Amino acid sequence: MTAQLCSDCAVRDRALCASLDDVELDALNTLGQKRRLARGETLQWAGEESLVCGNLISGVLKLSATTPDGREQVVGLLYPADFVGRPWADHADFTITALGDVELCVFPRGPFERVLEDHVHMERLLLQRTLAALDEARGRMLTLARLSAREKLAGFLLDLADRSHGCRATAFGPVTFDLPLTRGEMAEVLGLTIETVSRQLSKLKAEGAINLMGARGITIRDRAKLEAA
Amino acid sequence: MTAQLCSDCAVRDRALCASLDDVELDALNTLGQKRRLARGETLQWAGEESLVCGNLISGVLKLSATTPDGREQVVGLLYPADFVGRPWADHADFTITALGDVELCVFPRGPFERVLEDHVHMERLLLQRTLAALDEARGRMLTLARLSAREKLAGFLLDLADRSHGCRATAFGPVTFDLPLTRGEMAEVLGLTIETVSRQLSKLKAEGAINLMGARGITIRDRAKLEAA
DNA sequence: CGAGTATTTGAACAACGTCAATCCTGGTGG
DNA sequence: CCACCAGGATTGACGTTGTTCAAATACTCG
Repeated sequence: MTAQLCSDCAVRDRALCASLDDVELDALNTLGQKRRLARGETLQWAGEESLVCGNLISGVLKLSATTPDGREQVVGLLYPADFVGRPWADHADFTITALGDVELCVFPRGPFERVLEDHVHMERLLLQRTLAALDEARGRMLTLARLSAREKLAGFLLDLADRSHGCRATAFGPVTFDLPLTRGEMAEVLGLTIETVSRQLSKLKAEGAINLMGARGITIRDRAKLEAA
Repeated sequence: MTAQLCSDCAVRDRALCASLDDVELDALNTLGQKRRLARGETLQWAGEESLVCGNLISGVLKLSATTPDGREQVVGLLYPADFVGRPWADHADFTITALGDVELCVFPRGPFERVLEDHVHMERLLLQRTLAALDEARGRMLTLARLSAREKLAGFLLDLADRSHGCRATAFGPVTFDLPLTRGEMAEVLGLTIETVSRQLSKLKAEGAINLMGARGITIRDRAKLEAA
């Protein structure tokens, strides 16, 4: 397998590595390894030894927690350029699974920690991202605990719409894009069941707020109505 | 007001400052300021400009988020030696309120950020704490979204019991301590209502798992039964 | 002792989950 | 090209949990 060059990396200037110059990057390059996961494959199981850290290059990963009796909750979604892994913890608290096909760049955890320690700028970037992730997680606690199913779904759809590069006819007109998650996965993210997600989507469609095309396609028809919820 | 000496600080070696030697500490000393909050006072409102960072010295703080229409969720509790504030964000996302009387040591945010940047060891400590806080927040997402009221309460009580220095007759016997929160505050933390919290406590008492004495006193009578839930 | 607040308890209700049946839809192979 | 198949999605009926509204009771601090 040919070594990949960081300089060609799709997320070179958005991932943590943006804090490194080309020379430093070369050093990392020898440590890192490209890794691909197919839809549904898991990079790491909760409870397992935490072996790797890295950057997500393409695709979406979910981070999930489970109760002893099998109830599951997605506690985070990772998008391209996001940092993956948990430095300084020898056991992982969460399971990391690919939602679609995924490409990432991984480093053995120990050596990666040493790189962090040697590169203050990179460590600071990670701190800032972690603080932001913490804010986001806390915001999601409000969502999970206090919003109604309808509110959760409306907010989630708006979030996806903003993140997607869906096509739209006019600046404020309808946006169309593909959901990167199944109904079941949306349920896991929002703390609901498949049926509730499906019902709420149907209701939003009936009210004209959205349009559904096939299992994955969606159009935000009336953004204001979603925002109201 | 007499300047306080860090060397006398109750959390000198557990807070972030543990990473500093006495000389560095002197420098911080001139920046920092003791601050007291009475029960219910708030240090910072969500949306407000984020002015201070600091360390909690004594008491408990709650971090909470609210919906536009006033529903509230506690997204974090801070205990002595915990770090308070959000460096590198000019607006606070969460409201910080004292649950009991509180003592903390605060620094203006800007200068504090500079101290962080100049003290790699301290910055690393903050990163490690932030990563841990993120794990905890994510764990609480599972609790909020998937556990029943009974499970939430049982878990919360065990948590408090472990944290409290309550007195116990024998090593594995019953522990008695005072709840640092009202029923209403527990409800805010667990994503429930006051009534549900009260009902579940009554039920646990009826089952002999706990004992309630007055509004605040509690005894963990049957730890195993709580852990089972 | 007494006012004000926190807590407990009850009854009716709504939202969401569960169980079960049916419907799509996209992919496969004849 | 079309029929079929499997997994995901939808819909319906019903049960449960937790909320809401309301009232009574217990604490705590003057």
